[in-house]
Amino acid sequence: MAVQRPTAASASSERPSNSEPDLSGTFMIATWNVNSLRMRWDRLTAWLADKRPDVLCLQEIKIQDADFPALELHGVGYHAIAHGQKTYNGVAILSRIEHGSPIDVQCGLKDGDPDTEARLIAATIPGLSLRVASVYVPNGQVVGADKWTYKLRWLQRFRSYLDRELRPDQPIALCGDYNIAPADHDVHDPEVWRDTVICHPDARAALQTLCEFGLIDTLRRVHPDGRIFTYWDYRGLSFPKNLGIRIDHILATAPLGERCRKVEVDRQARKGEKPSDHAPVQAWFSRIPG
DNA sequence: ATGGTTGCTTAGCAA
Repeated sequence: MAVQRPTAASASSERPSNSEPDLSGTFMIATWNVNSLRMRWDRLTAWLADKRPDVLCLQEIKIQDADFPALELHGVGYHAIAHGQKTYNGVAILSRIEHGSPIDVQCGLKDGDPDTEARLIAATIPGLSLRVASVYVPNGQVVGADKWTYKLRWLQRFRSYLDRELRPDQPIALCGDYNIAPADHDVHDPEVWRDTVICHPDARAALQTLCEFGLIDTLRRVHPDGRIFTYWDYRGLSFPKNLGIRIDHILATAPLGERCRKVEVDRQARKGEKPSDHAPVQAWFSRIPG
């Protein structure tokens, strides 16, 4: 019996688009909604050791600042800053120690409205000449609810924040859980998700307005036609059935986005015991001179 | 069949 061996033709049909890009001289930014830092601590540290991201943005850390394990993260090679609260929400930015201590740290939207929910932290990473934000956009629960109104309002406020605090001609990465699937091919079944808080035209328009600041959806740029997901509900075997949606995004201004070489979702991190319901998104960029 | 899972907090909410 002849053993079927992969040929050059069959190998290329597995990967039709192109060969692996050369990632030498790049740095990697990742974003991961961990759904509780405490519950995900062992997974997180294993992932950091394995992937060694230069920057990692976390969401839903669900931990107060006083309890945030900055020392422990420093022990595994990362500076870490957090904007947290008890029980809900909470965001953080980790950066490799070699890139220097994050500076110009900003928490919240800084627009005078009461900032009762910890959903935004931003900082500059000196060694990468880069500003980074970790973002957790409100889910909105159900269209028409108070939380839905709050989601749309929060997105408006975030756009104002960009206009006020950032410049599209500077290299910036806005990473996080946006709770919005930009297009129908970002959900497993558009009919199931139609007019939900994830896909509603008003939510998509708000994301579009954000991007009109001058932002590139890095994954969609690298994978124009993919059905690539970042979140699968814990219920109903959604992950093994791949009933997912793409709501976690690495958005980049042009000076950064044009340097993007590769983007992928680490589905491995969604497997096994006690995963987050989100998988990490990773993006590689050519180093920025200076 | 009007469910289902997880986390935080302990009965109900949020996702």
